[in-house]
Amino acid sequence: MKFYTNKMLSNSSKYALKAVMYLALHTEENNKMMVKDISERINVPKAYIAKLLQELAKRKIISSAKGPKGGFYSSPSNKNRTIMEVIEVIDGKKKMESCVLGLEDCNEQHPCPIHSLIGPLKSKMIDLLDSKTINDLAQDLALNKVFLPI
Amino acid sequence: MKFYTNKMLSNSSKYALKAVMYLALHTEENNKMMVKDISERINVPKAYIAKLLQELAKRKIISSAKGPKGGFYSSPSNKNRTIMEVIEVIDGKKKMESCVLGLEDCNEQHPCPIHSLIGPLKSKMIDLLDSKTINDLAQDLALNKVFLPI
DNA sequence: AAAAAAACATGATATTAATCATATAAAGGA
DNA sequence: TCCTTTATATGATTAATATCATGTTTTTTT
Repeated sequence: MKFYTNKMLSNSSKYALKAVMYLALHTEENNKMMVKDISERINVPKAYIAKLLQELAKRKIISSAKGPKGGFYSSPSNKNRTIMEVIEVIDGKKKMESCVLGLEDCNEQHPCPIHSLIGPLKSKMIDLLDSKTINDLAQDLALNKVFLPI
Repeated sequence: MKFYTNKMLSNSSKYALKAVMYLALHTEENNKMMVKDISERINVPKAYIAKLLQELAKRKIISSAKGPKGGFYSSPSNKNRTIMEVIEVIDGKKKMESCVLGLEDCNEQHPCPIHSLIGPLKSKMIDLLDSKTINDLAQDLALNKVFLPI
């Protein structure tokens, strides 16, 4: 058995986050980018990222325009969506919320051992992802505080 | 799309942890338990948990004995293994360690936005899982500080 | 209008993880 | 020693996720 990737997020939501970040940094309403180019820049297969971009656009995490000169872009209001919203659009809600052991009857008042151990940290993670907007991270990137090593 | 379980751990390692905890609480060398009974108690399909128990026994996370009066049990030295070791036996190493976005070139010195955001909390989680032994959690269970709502 | 360029919608295939099944080997009791 | 009991080894099947492919619709340009 060999696993080398962290599974807190699905591949799909990882790709989605990369694309969303990339668009937030490099596009705007009069500077759109086509699937083909996005795919190359963020290094994700075209057909795969296309599907995700469509879903993200439908849910207003990014914007899109059809036809010549069309493409995807990130509007100011798009950038106000949170990181958790990006994840939820792709992976669905509750994914990160349930008990780490998947136990139905585990909760704060009646916690399983693992819950008691890492529950508080998990809550903090969720709070962070809930409070940070795409724009927040884009700013960090613009200031070279972090990088997008695609 | 619908996902209701937290995927930080695979189903397999969740089941393994349940079994390990159960055995730590309810068995010892002269009080073994058969697959069939373990399966019923922790509510995991027999054939599935059997395979996991075999792997755990091979890697000395639990103990086993064949033949009549045989079964699985948890010895004192088994109980000194850490929670992370249980996870690693089943899910493989590094699973929890890599970048949340799965980016090759992301690290402490050159972090991606998400890494920078939740990396410290993830490190704390890993430290906890590394430092807690099966015995530690079994004690918490014995003292009714936590529960095993199987 | 008509043609071309793009996203949109839908579904097919491939890969991986989860689940199940069974034949083999070891241990203990008659 | 032989039969029963139990874990062990191995592999088959099913389900979920990831990946790819293609026809349809909308928009712009000529």
